[in-house]
Amino acid sequence: MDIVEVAQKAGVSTATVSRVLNGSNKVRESTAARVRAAVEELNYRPNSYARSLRSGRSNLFGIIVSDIRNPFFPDLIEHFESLATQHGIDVTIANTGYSEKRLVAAVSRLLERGVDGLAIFTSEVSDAAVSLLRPASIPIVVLNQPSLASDFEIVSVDYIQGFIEAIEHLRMLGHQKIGFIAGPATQSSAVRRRKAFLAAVKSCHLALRDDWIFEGDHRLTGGKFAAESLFSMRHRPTAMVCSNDMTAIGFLESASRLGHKVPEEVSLIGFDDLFLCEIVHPSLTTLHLSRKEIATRAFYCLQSARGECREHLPAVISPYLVPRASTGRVPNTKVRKGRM
Amino acid sequence: MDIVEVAQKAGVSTATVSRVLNGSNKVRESTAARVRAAVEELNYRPNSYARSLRSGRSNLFGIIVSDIRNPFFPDLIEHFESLATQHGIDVTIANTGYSEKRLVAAVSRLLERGVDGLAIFTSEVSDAAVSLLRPASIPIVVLNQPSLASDFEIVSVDYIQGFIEAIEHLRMLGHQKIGFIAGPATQSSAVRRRKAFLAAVKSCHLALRDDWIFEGDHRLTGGKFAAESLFSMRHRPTAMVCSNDMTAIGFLESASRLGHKVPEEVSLIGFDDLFLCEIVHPSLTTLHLSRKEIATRAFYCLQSARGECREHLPAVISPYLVPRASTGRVPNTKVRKGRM
DNA sequence: GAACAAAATGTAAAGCATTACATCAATAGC
DNA sequence: GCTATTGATGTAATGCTTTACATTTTGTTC
Repeated sequence: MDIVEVAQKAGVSTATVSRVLNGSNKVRESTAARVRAAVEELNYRPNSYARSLRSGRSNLFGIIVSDIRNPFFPDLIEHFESLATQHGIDVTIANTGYSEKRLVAAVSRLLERGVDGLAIFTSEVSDAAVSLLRPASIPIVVLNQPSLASDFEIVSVDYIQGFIEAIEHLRMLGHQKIGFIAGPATQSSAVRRRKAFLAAVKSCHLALRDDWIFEGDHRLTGGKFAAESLFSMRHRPTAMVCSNDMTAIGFLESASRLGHKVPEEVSLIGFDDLFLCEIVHPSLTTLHLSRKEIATRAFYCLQSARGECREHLPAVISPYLVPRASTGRVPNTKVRKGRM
Repeated sequence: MDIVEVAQKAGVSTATVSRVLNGSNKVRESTAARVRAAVEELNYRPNSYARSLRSGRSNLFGIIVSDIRNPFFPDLIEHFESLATQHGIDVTIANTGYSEKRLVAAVSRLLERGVDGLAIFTSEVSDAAVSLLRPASIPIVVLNQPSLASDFEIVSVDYIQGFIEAIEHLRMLGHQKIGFIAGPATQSSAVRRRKAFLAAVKSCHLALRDDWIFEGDHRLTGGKFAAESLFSMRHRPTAMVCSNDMTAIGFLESASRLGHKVPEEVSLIGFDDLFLCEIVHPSLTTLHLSRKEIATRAFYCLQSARGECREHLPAVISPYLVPRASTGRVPNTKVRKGRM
């Protein structure tokens, strides 16, 4: 059941069949109809390997993520896959588990597989990976690695802008003492968020004590530990901003276990806006980072680069604040009243 | 930079290069070393399309899921992908969003792409999909569709056993009046769970009132509505079993909003054991359904079928109870005491 | 060292669709 | 009615690797 059979059945040459199947306009409608009928009747499906071998195109995109269990990524994947499907493109996926070794392996595998485009959504792209990627002749888009802008397409998040919004929101509620729970220093996306927070603080002319910055791990645990430390301090911030939602949720849990109330005693803001934010108590005020937007920009970067219309638009995504129940007016403790 | 160049550089024929690359043992070690050196030096990567075209193998598995945003599926995907990677196989993914139209489209796309194996983890496999799948000459594994056992490999979950464990657990705590929140009747996996619950109730010789079965949707909303109905009833069950965790979490949220306490007033059991169970308050007692086990069985089904050693082992996964804080001793209300 | 078996390597066909180029038919212009 | 031009279709080369089969080399045995 190859193209030859179809051609015979339709009484045309294989070239014509191919043209019909690939939508070339250089074929008479009556002939095309005959070919389509033959295709239908024989239930012919072109061999995708032969097709790719000859045409040099696979219609397959690769997508690499740090951690598919982190609800952020399934969202990203879903939008990307859905868009790809609409354009007749399949998606193959690789998960690195934050391991740079696995990243390199994934890149190498996907390039060898011959994907037509590659989207890399990991917190870090190591040099080893870059040197594998650079010579590749396919479009590549990378999330949040501005330093690679000269080599690849970049989609990035304006963290500073996001944190500024968070800080303004807290200020409106009267907060002046704002702390931060960072992510792991080993993860470059976390480092980037931390720096952005500091920059935002600066641009808001806010005082920030060093001991109001807590080290977390972007998981529940980090938030839990931070809460324990915080509530054992004498001079506490009245509001905490977190590097991501998981951290904030861990904080929330620990706080409630320790008998402290959010937002009555301390306001809390997360980052990402996972669906979890609406499930937890109190629901979590957070910075919404649109996965749909990221996926869309990334996808079209690849598509347009494939279409050879390489425009180097820097794609910047702006997070925005979603106020929920975990932020409230600054607590007017007796002590402070007395001092005022 | 094709195989011919490598062959020339190594002073051998392309056949030998191919043999070295594919791990045939019929080649002298010294020759193999020379070939490997040439490959290294030229940084040669075999063209995967030519390879697949000729060998008829793609080393690509397809995986279809109902809803990648449901945390159950990323877990499944992660394990499957990790296993596949270990075996040098790539994975391409399709998400149906519970739509049978999209399922058919996905099956058709993946078959056309030429995957070497296909794992279908959707709540339902429609007839249209089956008729597409049946003539396919690749191994196919399907989750929880026992009726398709004659056509495909099946991995299934012993829901009845799971619910029996849940009921026994509740009985140990003194519960006799146990209700159920079902999933959507349109989703065959939900229907299966509901039937299994009824069977478990029967096998435990438990009385079950019709109005203790609530209709849900496998999302938060369903649980919320169920909670509202439940707490407005005069004769309530003292414990609720849910068709999945999301439902239970919705229930929890609504209950707490209405000022009712879990497990003091009503005990609650979920199903699946998503990581959310540990985040919510109170933490959710649930039936653990091992994604790792499902993924592993499914993967090896495909692998062994590829290796032509088709043994038709029915793979059955047993969920097991994970007791947490949402279940407790039956409330001894005054009314009941008086009546005793 | 001859004869034979086994191992290593080479030759060339096959796998299937795409596409540059060639050819043929039809329409248009004069 | 004849050439020029456009449109439709056919011919055959091409992409790159795998592998059945053929051939050569190596090793063993007597």
